[in-house]
Amino acid sequence: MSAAKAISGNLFDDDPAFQVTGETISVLPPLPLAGPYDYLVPEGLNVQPGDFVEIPLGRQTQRGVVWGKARGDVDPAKLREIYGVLQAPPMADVTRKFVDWVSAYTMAPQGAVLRMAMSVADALEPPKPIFRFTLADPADGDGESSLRMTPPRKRVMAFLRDHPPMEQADIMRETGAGASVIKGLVEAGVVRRLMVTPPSPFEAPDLEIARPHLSEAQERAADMLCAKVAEDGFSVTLLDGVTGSGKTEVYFEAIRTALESGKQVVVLLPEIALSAQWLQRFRDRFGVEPALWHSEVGQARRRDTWRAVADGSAKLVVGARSALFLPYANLGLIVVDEEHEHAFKQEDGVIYHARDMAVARAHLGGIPAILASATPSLETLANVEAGRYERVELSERHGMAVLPSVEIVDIRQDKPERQRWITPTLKKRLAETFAAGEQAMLFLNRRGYAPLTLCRACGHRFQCPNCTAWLVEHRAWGKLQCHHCGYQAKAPDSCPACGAEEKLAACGPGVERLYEEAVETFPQIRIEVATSDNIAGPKAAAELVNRVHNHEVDLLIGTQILAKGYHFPMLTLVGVVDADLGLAGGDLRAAERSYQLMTQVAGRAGRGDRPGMVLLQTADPSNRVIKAIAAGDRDAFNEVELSQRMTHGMPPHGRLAALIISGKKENEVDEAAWRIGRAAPRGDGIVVLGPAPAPLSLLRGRYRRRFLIRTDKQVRLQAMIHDWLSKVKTPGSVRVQIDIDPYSFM
DNA sequence: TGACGCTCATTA
DNA sequence: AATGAGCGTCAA
Repeated sequence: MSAAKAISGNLFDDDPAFQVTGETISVLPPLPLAGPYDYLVPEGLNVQPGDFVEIPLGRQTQRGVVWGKARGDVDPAKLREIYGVLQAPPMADVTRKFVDWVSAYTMAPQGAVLRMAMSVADALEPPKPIFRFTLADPADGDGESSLRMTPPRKRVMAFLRDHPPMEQADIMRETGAGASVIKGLVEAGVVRRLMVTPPSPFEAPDLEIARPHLSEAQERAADMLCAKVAEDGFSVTLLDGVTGSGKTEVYFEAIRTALESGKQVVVLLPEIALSAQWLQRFRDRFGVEPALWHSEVGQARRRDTWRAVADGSAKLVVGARSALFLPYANLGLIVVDEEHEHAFKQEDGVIYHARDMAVARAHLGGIPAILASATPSLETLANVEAGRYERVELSERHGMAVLPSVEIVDIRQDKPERQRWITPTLKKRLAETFAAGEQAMLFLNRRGYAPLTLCRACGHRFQCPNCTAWLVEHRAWGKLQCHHCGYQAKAPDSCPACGAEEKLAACGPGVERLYEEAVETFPQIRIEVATSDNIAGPKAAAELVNRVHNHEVDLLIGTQILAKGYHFPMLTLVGVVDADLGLAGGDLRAAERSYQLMTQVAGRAGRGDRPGMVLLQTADPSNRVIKAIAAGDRDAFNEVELSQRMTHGMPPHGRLAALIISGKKENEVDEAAWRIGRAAPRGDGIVVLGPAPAPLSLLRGRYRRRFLIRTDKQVRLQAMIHDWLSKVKTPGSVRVQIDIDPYSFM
């Protein structure tokens, strides 16, 4: 039985309330339409909810999903007939409910959400048949005798005699014969062409591989997670384990349990592109490649993957946040690794947080979700406290590894030289580390050479023409670049404002500049820089990881891409060059983010049998974030942070939303923002702040104003915003974006 | 006068 | 998202 059949056989049997009678139905196209449109079903066509159909829309042909019964809110004379049903597994009931839920929650049009589930343009084309070739039955005739047997023909025939039916490309490769040789044999009738249905490109995971050796704590955690999966209902479990405690191996066991019952599993990872090590561990455990889903996956592969997910043959999907919206045939478990990561927040188009949507998806599907992190988000911890999520803890590092010791370096006491950023203490530790034949990492979350360039003659600062931001010097390419819109300009020799030459000064450090300093300080040391500029894809990341693993690098300098879950046994020293960076800015989550980032970076140290050390360079040693990291006291940090948020009614105690009003003409944006502000709702438990110029008031050439809406938990936030905005008419040139649960305050 | 660019409404 | 109508501008 094909997987597609399995779906249509059981999916709608439990939905007797809805019957399509061949009259009218509603269809949702993957366009930013508020809801589905009604269509007529032509006589004799059988259409089920979830079917992919082709429909006329305006003067174009569109594809959409049968959403349900007709809405009946349109003049029957306008109704048009659907063209037909596409040959693809229908979209599961849960997936459609999920699209509806996400649309209601994020306030994005239903069709815009559906678009994420139909993101592959040609996945709905009927699968291209593939052909294989085999020897014709000799009884069919005596073609062979009249055929002129050339050497290539002989080779092909001999090859086919010894092998099962083969594809043309394989035959050509194995025999060296050209396509025309095979074609000639087919025409002569001695070789037959067979049409076969393409096999799924994804192998079934190997469940016979023995469970790897787990520590006692890991065993206990794994058993608990497996029990949750076996229970087979909605649940959310936080897998809360310190860096290096082996969380991955633990949730692999839960995945195995889900696979055993024939269900599909999706693992969401931030920045999948950089997780070559993770994939290797995965391969070791399950013996196959998972279906990967992220922006770098090519067109053909995307198509195959989408179909394999939809027909249920791809059992294991590993991807970035968008993988959550694939049309799973039979999803049984969702794992969100590094659940605290802000990369799970999609910031444009449909604005959503993949971790939260994952929990909603699990709820709708009645399946378990696992959230894993060494530094769980406050939201998740609050859900644990409230009893909504369960928690499984791993408080020890796996094997011999112990958590690194953390030391604070006060840069006001322990001053680096002028225009230098490495303090004498850090320098000394680095030298000791290299002398011991160990590796070190310097963390500085700033790309480029210097974050600001100014003219010492006139004070001119280089600003982005499209954004309210300084241009960052990238000396490696001789360019100034805006990190918000990508604007680039050639680095000038003289000041464009006053014409002074050789007066341009780099202010502050970026990783390039830190590299320069490190090379001068340790000329004999092999140093490598890792930022998103030079580690672009999975390949580059894998190569770098290999070089570090093989100890071809002594010192690694980089930005937050180093905070990911890499495992370098010989890395024993981590220097956080500017621990204060990211603490300023007044952002709701600045402290939390800094705490998480630094804890993760610190977690890179001492993962083997050698103890690790972390140095935090700061100008503010009494800061509570710095102190909490130094003390390794996560509970204390969270307690302070939670109580602060409580007193301000901030999440997770209250709810937050943002409106971003943007447009190309500043006066239009101001006018629209003012009108929206006038209509702002008032009431118990509702606070509306704004309109304020967004911190980046000019971004990508658009002027921006923002409102921040803070409400009590019980306020129906979406309904309130909907009412509010429906009262105000804004011109089409001004865009109003709604960000429920905002993370970025730019 | 037609070509072009822009905004805005419509698509069932 | 794609399309077309409506409107204003501009150079010939």
